[in-house]
Amino acid sequence: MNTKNNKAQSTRQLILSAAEQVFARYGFEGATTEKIAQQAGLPKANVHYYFKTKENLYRKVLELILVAWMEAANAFDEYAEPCDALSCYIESKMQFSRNRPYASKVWANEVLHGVPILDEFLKNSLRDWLENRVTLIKGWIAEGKMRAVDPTVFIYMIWSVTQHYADFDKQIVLLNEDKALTDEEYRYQTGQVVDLILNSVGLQRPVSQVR
Amino acid sequence: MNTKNNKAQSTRQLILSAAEQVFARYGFEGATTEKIAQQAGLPKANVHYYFKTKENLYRKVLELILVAWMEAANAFDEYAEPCDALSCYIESKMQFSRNRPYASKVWANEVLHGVPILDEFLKNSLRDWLENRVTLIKGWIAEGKMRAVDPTVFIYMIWSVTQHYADFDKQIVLLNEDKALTDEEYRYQTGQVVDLILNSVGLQRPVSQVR
DNA sequence: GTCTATACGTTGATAGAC
DNA sequence: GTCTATCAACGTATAGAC
Repeated sequence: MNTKNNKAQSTRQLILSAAEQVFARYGFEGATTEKIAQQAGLPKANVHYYFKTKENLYRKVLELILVAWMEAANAFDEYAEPCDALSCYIESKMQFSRNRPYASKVWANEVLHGVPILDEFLKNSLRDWLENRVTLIKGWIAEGKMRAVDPTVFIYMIWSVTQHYADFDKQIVLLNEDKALTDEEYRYQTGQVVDLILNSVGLQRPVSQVR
Repeated sequence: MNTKNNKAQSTRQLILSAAEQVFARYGFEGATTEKIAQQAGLPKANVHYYFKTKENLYRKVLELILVAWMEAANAFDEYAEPCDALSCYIESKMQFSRNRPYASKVWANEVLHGVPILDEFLKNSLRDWLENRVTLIKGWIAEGKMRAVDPTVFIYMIWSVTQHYADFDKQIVLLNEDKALTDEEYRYQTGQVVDLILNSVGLQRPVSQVR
């Protein structure tokens, strides 16, 4: 029974992973259970066997993405000083965009189309997360540790820039002479993003961390 | 014949406008000619009469969006000094996000799904536009008029933040206690965005323009 | 140019053999 | 649990009356 469960679990995982890619590439409507099955190397009946409906599968994919997104967001709280906390958070988000571009795109798609499925999540976890970080940033500003800016707008800037690297990756490649960014180039651009955002609130990266 | 043409033209326009909304809301695959027709208050056969195929209609919608996008981009060149040019450009992009949220979303969708239709545009107009602005910014840096940053990353930051206000508007509303941003709030956030981006390259808004 | 009716393909989902 | 065959619903596109 254990091995059976493992087999079943790994097939589920295979389908979820295939689904993430296909939903990212074609959107919810454009994705077909056939394409997802093909990507997973299975007949499409199996997809329905494991997840019943396409919408249910989509829901599960979104949930997993949100868990991963929240985990990456924890990087915000690893350091007490704004400079370190922000650097760490931005780098974490940039890594997420690099490692999980499909996840970011599925999420972008969902929001773009009006959050039809997951607004209750946004109304709870994400709203709370934002509220807490806003309070934290207001504290930093009150202590004179960073320039007085609107914390919400500031966080939107961090989100949008970092997610741009996943959601608009095709555009970035096309504007980069049709060449994908190398790891080296991505590290460099990550550094630039950190630098720009820190400076926007009057902070600077400790010299020791620049390279 | 003139009146006939006018009638036909206005019906075309009606369909194009309806299509922009529906493509933004449902994506290319999710949009149906039926929905578009309904939005325009016509039977769906008329949509095919005017545009033959759904893909052809989508192409026309995208082309119009790109024309509008490029027009908004001209704001970059209205002033010679970086501070004025950047303020003007950012405000222009923020206005575009406010006034044409559907346009921005259709574009985001297209890029998200890998630019299946319009990569030749990106390879030409947009690439040229970016290259010229990069050169311009490098000039400003060489003259010591702004901090030395990577111009491409800097422009990506401007694009992503400003477009975030259109593409993620539903998320912004949900995080704003479910209330749409008022004109006043939008003006304020626009000001914050300008302030953050200028500061990121060591510039400051002339006091006279702050309010 | 506008509309109704319809043909034809695709897709989500299930039945049922293995 | 896995696969093939199949159905019902839907969506693009067109034919043809007005």
